[in-house]
Amino acid sequence: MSNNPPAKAATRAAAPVQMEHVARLAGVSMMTVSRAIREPGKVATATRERVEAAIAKIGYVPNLTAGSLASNRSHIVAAIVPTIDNSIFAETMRGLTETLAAGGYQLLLGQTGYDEHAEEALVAAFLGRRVDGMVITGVSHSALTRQRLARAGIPVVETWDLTPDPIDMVVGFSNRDAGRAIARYLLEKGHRRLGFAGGGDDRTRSRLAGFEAAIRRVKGACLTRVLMPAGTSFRGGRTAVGELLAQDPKLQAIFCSNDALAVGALMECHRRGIHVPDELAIAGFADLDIAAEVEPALTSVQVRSRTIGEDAANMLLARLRGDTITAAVRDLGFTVVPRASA
Amino acid sequence: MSNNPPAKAATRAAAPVQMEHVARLAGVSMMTVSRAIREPGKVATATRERVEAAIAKIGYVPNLTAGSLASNRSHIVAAIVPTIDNSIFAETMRGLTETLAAGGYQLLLGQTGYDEHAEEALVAAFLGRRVDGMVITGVSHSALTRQRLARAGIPVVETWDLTPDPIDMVVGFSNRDAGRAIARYLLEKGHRRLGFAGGGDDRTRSRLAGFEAAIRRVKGACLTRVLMPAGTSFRGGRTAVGELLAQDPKLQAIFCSNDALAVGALMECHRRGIHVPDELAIAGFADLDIAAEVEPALTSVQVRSRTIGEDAANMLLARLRGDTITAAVRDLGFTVVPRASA
DNA sequence: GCTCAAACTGTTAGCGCTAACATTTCTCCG
DNA sequence: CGGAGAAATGTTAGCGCTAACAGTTTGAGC
Repeated sequence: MSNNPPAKAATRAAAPVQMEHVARLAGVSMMTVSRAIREPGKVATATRERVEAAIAKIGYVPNLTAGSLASNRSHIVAAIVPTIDNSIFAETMRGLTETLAAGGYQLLLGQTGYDEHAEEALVAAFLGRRVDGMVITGVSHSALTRQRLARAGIPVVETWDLTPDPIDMVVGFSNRDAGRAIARYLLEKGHRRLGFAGGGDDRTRSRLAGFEAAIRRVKGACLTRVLMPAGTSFRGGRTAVGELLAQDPKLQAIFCSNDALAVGALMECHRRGIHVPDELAIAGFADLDIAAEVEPALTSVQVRSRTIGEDAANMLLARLRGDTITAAVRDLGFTVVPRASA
Repeated sequence: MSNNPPAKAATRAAAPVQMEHVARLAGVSMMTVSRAIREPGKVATATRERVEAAIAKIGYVPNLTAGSLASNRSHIVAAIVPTIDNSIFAETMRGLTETLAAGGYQLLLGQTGYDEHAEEALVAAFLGRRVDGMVITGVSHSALTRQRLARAGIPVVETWDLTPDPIDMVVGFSNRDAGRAIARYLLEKGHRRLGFAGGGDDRTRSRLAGFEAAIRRVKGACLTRVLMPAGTSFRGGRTAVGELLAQDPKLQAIFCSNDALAVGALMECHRRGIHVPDELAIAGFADLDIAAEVEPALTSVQVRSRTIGEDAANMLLARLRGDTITAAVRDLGFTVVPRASA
């Protein structure tokens, strides 16, 4: 199964092709070539066609780096997410990418792995590239990161949470309210001995805070928690069930801070012969594709993941066009989706 | 749940800070500042400290765009994947990102959505940014894409498949052999009426070709296929079970071209009361996290997803350092992982 | 035909940084 | 202590493109 012939050298590039060559071939100035590429409407049709023919003939690829330097516009927007493993953010990134692309911008994606230092380093690197805008997950960042972003003079959108005091703009929903809502849902179903499983990231903590707050208001209700490293997935859900039941064998319902954990929990119950939802109810968060497809289907909190990305892109684009009408805080809300599991 | 105050203007950037200001403050030339940043070893300790102090004091962030233009090195590598929704590629991207970062390079990620035109556009855009290298999924690309990449004069790594004739380099495994291997596995278990479900992308077709080839060599074995749009996920797996059983009610085993489909298929069987593996065996592909966690655990074909990314990065880095020793074709193989589902 | 504005095209002067080479300042040892 | 070579720093000349403005052509209206 192995086969490793020696490398051939990459075919060397032909002599570099520059705008000047196109200009010469088309019999126009460089400026006209530049315009024909970026603002075709401002060039006479005949001229434009000559330029296009010349470009095609010699295979010219504009050097966007040089263009960025000259125009002070990179046409790049950077996004920072904890991880793309997590389908949670994948939809947001898709909405972001597509909306930005339609506006002529490209996305530069960075992953922090839920590490604040990595986030700091990414912000610095992106600012160095002179990105035109930045999208960042969450509203909790180091002081340095906040300061750098605020001073960069570019539009910044925080996502997946809310704050009255964004660095610049924010689009998301209240994780605290979402936690509260799912607690109320479970309490209304009559459950009193509740469990929580989630990673240690900031948004999970907010959900837990809301979850806990709602439970405290109900007499006789109690909460058992399991916190695990941020970014934990299916396997974490399985171990969480064990730990929660060890702490409270009479547990009636579990809220998992994301659907991957919830699916893991579901599978563990299946393995242990615990019936869901009769013996133990399970609710997830984010309403991923998989939530509706598992058996029993997973009760979850739907958040408008894709819309977060689209709106973030539109807020940025509006700012980049010079509009100032955009609302700085955009609350997209959430919906508890009742299914069979809780 | 809504709350939309008007936007405040982004805090305007202070007067732009350039290298010249740092140089003046530190009492050295710009060149020394440049060196202090990029090659600290080549600057006297005392000087370096003065420069660093000046940088910190005025909050200088080097303009990497200008640096790229001057040095003709962007320190960016671009990667093109069909989608990041799919955890299949997420691990590869993680390996790639981390290995590149260690080598001082940053990753620019593009998604094609399994669309060849999108791929073409991305390649053009990335070449325009003068990326230093490119990683691309699969070995099947439009003639234009191949030509552009070959002419770009940068190292290129194709991934997730093999070919004796890469554009430049390739790291992956034989999808055909993998299809063949899983067919043999199922045949050895005594199954004769086999089904295949998969999306319409190129690598899936290779797996199917291998799967089919192995089946044809066994007397009495037969194959039923369902092809769906590329990128189909859990839900697709569920519908596939229905379609396959409609075509062959006596089906004994199904090979799904990825684990998401297989999990969907598993859930559908659960729903229909079909026992897995006794009544119907199910095998997946890629051995995602979830494969080991579902009940019954999923038999799958493990591919070294993360290693693909790491090796691609290392091949690029070697080339970028000027080494020519790297093998152009790197076969990482695969392993059939037997679990409870088949 | 002439005028004047609109439409188009060209010229000049950098964008902020680094490669390449030039110069100055150490360092070490006979 | 002088001189050669190494180490440190500086100078010059762009990288490839676009903003801003200057010039030229075109054509509508009279």
